[in-house]
Amino acid sequence: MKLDDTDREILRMLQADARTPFSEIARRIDMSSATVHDRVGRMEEAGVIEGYHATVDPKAVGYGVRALVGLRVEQGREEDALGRLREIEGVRAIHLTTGEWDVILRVVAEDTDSLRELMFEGIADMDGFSRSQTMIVLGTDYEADGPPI
Amino acid sequence: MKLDDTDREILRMLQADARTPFSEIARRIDMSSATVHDRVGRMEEAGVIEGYHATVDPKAVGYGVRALVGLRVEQGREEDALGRLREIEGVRAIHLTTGEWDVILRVVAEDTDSLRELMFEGIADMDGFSRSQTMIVLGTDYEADGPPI
DNA sequence: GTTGAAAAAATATTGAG
DNA sequence: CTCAATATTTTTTCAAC
Repeated sequence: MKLDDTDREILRMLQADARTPFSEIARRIDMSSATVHDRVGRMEEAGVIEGYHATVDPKAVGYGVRALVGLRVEQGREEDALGRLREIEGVRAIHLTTGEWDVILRVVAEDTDSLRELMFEGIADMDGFSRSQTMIVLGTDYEADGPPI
Repeated sequence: MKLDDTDREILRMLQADARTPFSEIARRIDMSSATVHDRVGRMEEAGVIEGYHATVDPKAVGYGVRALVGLRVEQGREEDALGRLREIEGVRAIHLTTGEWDVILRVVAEDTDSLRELMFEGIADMDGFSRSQTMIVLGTDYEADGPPI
């Protein structure tokens, strides 16, 4: 789908705040809210807008620790290994990467104890991985909600 | 703020779809929508709900490449170095971590050429960093929208 | 594609238990 | 904290340009 500048402006506003009323968006881009409605619908349809999500503070729901976990996967075990990772609740993202690691996970855990459990009873111990490294996130200096628009 | 199971259910629904009508949430948890409204308001107030965001497909807005970038920061240059990273549009997250790297960035770029530019004219070349490694994301096998609730 | 206006639906507010 | 009822606002639809 081809996006024009108006579409991008709408995306930018909805990315910043998914609850911005169409009427407010319409006012800012000087068009009718029916047009905004129409464009948003088409962008949803086309998959440009993948969804709308509330951002929840992980600490508030009991997850105090974030980490990135680098993994080396043994040859030929990829599918099986990834499938099992996906079943683990604390595993929030599974990226296949170039460089030092085959896979990098983004994980959350309640505390360092439960992270240790996740790693040493959950992941590092799994068949199919030959090496792992846990990089605990001490803090996040900056985090944007999506791509620049 | 202390959350009960009802709050968590509401959070789960809004995390999955921020546009779920309060009336629909109310129906599912068997309460009035005024109650849902009230609880959501309090969770927003308390910062449990940090915001509502449309998830935009990066490819659709021209960002075909994602990468994780590990950086080593020279002693005493932390603040300055991080400040400059924050100014770079393609840098979407800046995590301070334990382990092999002091900082891990999540970056997006239009293509591999522009990623190279970002790295070799933007970041690797910056004062304050002694070492870097770029891990290009070949694919994302799984990605959740927030913490498990 | 866009519009204004009407209809439908949702959210915000109020007052009381 | 929860509710029902009401007021307000937003979303959605649609005939027309």
